Amino acid sequence: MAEQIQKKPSRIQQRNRRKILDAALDVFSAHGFRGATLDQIAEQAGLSKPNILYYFDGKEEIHVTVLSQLMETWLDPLAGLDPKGDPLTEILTYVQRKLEMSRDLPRESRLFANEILQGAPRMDPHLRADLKPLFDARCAVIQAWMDAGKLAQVDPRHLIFSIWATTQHYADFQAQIDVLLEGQEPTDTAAQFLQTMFRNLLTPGQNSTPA
Amino acid sequence: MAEQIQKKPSRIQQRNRRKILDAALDVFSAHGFRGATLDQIAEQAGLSKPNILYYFDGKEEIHVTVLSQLMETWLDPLAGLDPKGDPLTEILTYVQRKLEMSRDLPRESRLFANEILQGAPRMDPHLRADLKPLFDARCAVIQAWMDAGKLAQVDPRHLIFSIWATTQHYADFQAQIDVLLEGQEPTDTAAQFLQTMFRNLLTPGQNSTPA
DNA sequence: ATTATCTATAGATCTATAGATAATGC
DNA sequence: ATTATCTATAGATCTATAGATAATGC
Repeated sequence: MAEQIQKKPSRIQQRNRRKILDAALDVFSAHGFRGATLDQIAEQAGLSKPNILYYFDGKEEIHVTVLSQLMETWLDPLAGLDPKGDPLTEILTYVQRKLEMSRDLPRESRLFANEILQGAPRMDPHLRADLKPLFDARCAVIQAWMDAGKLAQVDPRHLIFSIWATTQHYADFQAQIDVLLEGQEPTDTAAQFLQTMFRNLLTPGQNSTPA
Repeated sequence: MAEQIQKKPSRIQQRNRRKILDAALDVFSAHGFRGATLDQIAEQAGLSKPNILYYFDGKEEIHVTVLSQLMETWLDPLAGLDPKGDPLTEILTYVQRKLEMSRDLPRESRLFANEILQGAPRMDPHLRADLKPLFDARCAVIQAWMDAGKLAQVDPRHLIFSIWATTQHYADFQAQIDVLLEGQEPTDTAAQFLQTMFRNLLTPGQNSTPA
């Protein structure tokens, strides 16, 4: 019923919306939805609070917008897994990309973790619409690889979960890792460790799965 | 300076404090510190809001109390790792225990994840005082096992991180997993998958670490 | 007497809006 | 004329306290 008129956004419009969304990513990822305040976002964005509500209808809309933008970025590496590539290489490359995303986009990782941890109240539809189909398709690809004897037989679903878990852990639990690795050589062995683990797991003929 | 008098707690005192802390675990783990309200905790505990503040000095104190209690529970499995046991069995048992904790104590897992995700503002001292020494000790034990040729050589620190990550993932990201496994057979293969992965990784002579 | 609980409300914090003013684009 | 920004503040939500009342333990 209201003003549904879509005008082409001005340059200022675009720039300020971007500034707000970037500030929101900062604040939401650090404090969660409820923990974040418009004041913090406004200060981070360098705009006044009412001005922020000139560009977005409210806190909720800002959060939803940040989350949907995140979804694309987040699915990208899994979508990039090539069914025609060499199976082991494809998966190890995927692991590597996910680990790099943890390093380069920790805010995004934490924002995602926050949302899922709270039960995915706002992201649930996105998960069903976007993630679920991709997940099923990729599971099928991996299963086909295993059936063709090109990868050791494991449950593809838990394989993907374990890749997500291990790589995202470095961003999501950074505060803990910082404490535990404090004063130690600034090792970059996470990548090496994960490559070894998943290579060992997936190299054909390795899994003498008992019982 | 104030009333530091410690009286022995009455039965009602004990019971109500327990009810409050249990309710707080529910609410804090589901919504985070800021997202939780005293109203929710009061309702969940079946007590009035002012009554809750009769037993605890404030929201902050409730949260801190819940977190410190959690710490003991949380460290227990790692503390239980026996330096004199069979290395591979010890670690695989540890993995199994951690996975069972994810199933049986998902609230605790999420409360912990929430706190670390926000940068561990209240837990940082506990991490340094309790977790860090235990972590270092266990890393040394595992390293000794590897040096004795009883386990394949990997970085013990990342081994522990990956065990935490993979097992806790099933509690912390349950909302996502529920969506992705919806309609599928209610598999209990997570345990089997993790056992296979870590057995393959750690069985001596397996790791042909390149480069 | 002491411990526990209730009603009522103060005071702080936060989201959001109203309405006026300044800046920008034809 | 339209778009963008500012000041001031309404209204909702939350934490916490004051002060009275009820329940419990000697």
